[in-house]
Amino acid sequence: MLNRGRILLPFNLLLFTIAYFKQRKSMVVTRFAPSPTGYLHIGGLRTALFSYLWARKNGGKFVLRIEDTDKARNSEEAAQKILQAFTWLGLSSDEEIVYQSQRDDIYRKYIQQLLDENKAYYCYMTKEELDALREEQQAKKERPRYDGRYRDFSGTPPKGVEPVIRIKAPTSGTITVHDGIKGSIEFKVEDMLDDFIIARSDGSPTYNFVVAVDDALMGITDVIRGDDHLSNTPKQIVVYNALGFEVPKFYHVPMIHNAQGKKLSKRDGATDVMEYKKMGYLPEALLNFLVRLGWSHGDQEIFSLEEMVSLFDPSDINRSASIYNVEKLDWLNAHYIKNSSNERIERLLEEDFGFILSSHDKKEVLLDALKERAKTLKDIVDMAQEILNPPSQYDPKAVKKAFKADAKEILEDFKNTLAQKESLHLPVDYHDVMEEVVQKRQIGFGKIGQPLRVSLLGKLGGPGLDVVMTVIGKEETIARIDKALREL
RNA sequence: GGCCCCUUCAUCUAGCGGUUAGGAUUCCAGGUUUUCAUCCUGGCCACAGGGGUUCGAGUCCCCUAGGGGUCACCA
Repeated sequence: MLNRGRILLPFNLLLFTIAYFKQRKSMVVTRFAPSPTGYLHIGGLRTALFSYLWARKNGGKFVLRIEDTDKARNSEEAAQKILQAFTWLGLSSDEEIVYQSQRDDIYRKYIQQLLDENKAYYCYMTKEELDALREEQQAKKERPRYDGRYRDFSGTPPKGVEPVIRIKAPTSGTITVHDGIKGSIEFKVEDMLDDFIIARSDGSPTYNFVVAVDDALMGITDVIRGDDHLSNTPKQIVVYNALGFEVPKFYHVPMIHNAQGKKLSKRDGATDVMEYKKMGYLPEALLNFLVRLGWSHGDQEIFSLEEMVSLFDPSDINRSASIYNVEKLDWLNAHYIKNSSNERIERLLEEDFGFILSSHDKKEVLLDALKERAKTLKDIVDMAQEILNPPSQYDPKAVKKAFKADAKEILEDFKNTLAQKESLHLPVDYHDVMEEVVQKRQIGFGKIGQPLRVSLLGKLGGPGLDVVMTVIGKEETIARIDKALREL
């Protein structure tokens, strides 16, 4: 035994080491990097979901980074709102959330490094001069670009100008973005790049610089983001190269468009993810809806989170933009509501809508019936209220249709029959009463159903009357019939 | 305008040289239901246009058209 143990130990260690390096090599780290200028919107959530799924599928990590460097536009409140949305959807960061506003020292250090290595330089051109240059170039129909006048400047800098810092970008050739969705895209340096600013005159670093630095330092291997960033990518590659960082894989996912075919914006109704919670959508419905926008797996429409994780691959993402259309979301939401437990629905109704059902002894009957017919949780609340509260008014059209000549007589009969019954507990018990009256009078079910429906609910349509009566009980049923008999 | 990306039913999409171009949502019809909804069955509806390549093209190439994105000391 001892001998075997001694031989096995190094062998195990070897296996372990191999497994470790194998895992390291294929370790996938993705990120979602919102700027907290408002709420989390649908498009952002989708790229976040894609990133999350890809990391999970590979046993890697998904990290959140808050890009809050623009102090004027960012707010702590907005950051919190975004985090709340993630919590609601059950997506979480695998590591501590990174706030760019707290990483100033890091950016300064790398800017200094580029300065020291002569890969970046101070530029003393004023904003006014820059604007003038731009206008001049545009007048000549040239592409506006910095002319590189301070690139190799060694004279005395002009007085009173706080310089910006520019990076020395390549002046010729091409930069190729290897995109996992769109394929390889070549950008010609001459019509894409100039020595762009990496630090403003107040010393603060700019977006394309910090993104590259952060992604590199956070060990991001796969950048999945909206394709509106595609033309930023060459710039970021310049930064990666200058700093000697390894360039990650990029996946630029097409935008989500509105019905007009334009980029989705606040004006397009509900783009705030948390609005969907307020409207009564289930997180899994929203996630399922979004994962199928631009991505598919054969003919499958319904995906649990586990299935998404195991089936998702960013290379299966479509190359074209998709139009945002909520019809399918309603269908999915209805599906997930139907398949949710009553306990969960009850809890959500209370938490999200303040609608408390816990004390109602027939809540199971009610929820069973309403789950079948609701598109949203809000629907359930509305329908439940229509049942629980006596009708405040009777729909005239329904009255006209339902209250034909003998309606009152039939209702009276039904009421009296019902009054004599004991131990009515289930819908079937009430159904039997209706059946009895129908048999006795030799009439169709509609003859009694229609006027009864109007009496109980004030309108036509709605759940089965046996269910309604079970929920409100015998006394209330009789009371509502009496009221209808009096008023109609 | 320069650069880049995109283009299959109304919408989301399958398709990876040979299919009656499939599924889903919506819509319509029928069935189920006392009613409405659900559910079931069926139906309508698409390869942007034009050239090539090929025995054969939604699939490959080119052009045109249309749409979108991006061009800051914003992110």
